[in-house]
Amino acid sequence: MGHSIQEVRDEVRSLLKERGLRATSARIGVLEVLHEQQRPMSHEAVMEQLPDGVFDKASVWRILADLADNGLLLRMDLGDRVWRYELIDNCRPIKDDHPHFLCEQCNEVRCLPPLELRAEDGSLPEALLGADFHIRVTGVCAVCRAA
Amino acid sequence: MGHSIQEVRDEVRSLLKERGLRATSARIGVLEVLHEQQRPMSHEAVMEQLPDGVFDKASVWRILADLADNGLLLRMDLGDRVWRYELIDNCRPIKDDHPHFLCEQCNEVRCLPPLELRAEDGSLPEALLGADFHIRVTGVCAVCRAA
DNA sequence: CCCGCCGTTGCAATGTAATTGCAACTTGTC
DNA sequence: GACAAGTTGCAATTACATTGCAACGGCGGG
Repeated sequence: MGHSIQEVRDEVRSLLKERGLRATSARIGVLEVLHEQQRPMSHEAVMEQLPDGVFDKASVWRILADLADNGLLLRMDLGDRVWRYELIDNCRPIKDDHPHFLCEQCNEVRCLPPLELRAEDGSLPEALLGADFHIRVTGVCAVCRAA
Repeated sequence: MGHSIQEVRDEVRSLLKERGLRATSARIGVLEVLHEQQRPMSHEAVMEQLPDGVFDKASVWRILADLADNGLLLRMDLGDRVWRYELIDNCRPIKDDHPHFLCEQCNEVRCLPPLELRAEDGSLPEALLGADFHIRVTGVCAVCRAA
């Protein structure tokens, strides 16, 4: 946002160092893209933002998976069988683990504020009592519905 | 449930006929399995319940997709990138389109009652206003969490 | 500043779930 | 019972992703 490229680069380097991961150009590139775009991105979307022909497809997949395993990224399947990755940093409106809404028509992902689930009688469904769960929402967004 | 095999077979035949689909042995087999098990099933799970080596893998995939396209089955991706299919019939506790809970540890799917989403202030999030959406829940069920 | 260890990468092969083309075969109908 | 059209079985293909392995390059020590 108000950050210079150099500031972002340094921030990203220290994030990697914290977890004992090497600051390679590929990892820095991926993290810069995710920082810039501020949204959950698919592998394909990340590749499109990276300079052409510089980084290997498989390596970027490995990078995304590794960074997610190390807690730098959230990895999610929003229901269209494509992994999406979201950077956890301090520059976004919703900081915590939060639900997402995927429009099946335009494929846009929108972040949702923390949400609660209630059955019609206001209670939590039995199957979820004592469970550790998170919510995903899919459908058709208002814009696509109007069109 | 209280239905004889013959009753189920006839019910399933008429369901197919209603939509102008032929009552082939493969389709009847698949529908019988789904009727019997009363839960969303993956292609793999359906195959396991069918007699060995009788039906082709690809055909069963086509059957499941076709039946879903014709409104006999619901098709869903619960977040583990595997299609699951659920028979819409009158023999189940929750009849309408309803959300599901997938435990990522034991892979059990549980049907949930109709649910509402609320933000902390009790409202519906902005991104969902005017949208047509449905909810999916994933996580770790109480049983797996205790273990 | 250069060296070397070992974490990472690039490439190609492999995997998994699903889809598709096409000839052969059933099903429902006349 | 025969015929037309819907279905199936098989094999090839796709899309997304993962993995094996040799080569490469960060980064801490000297």
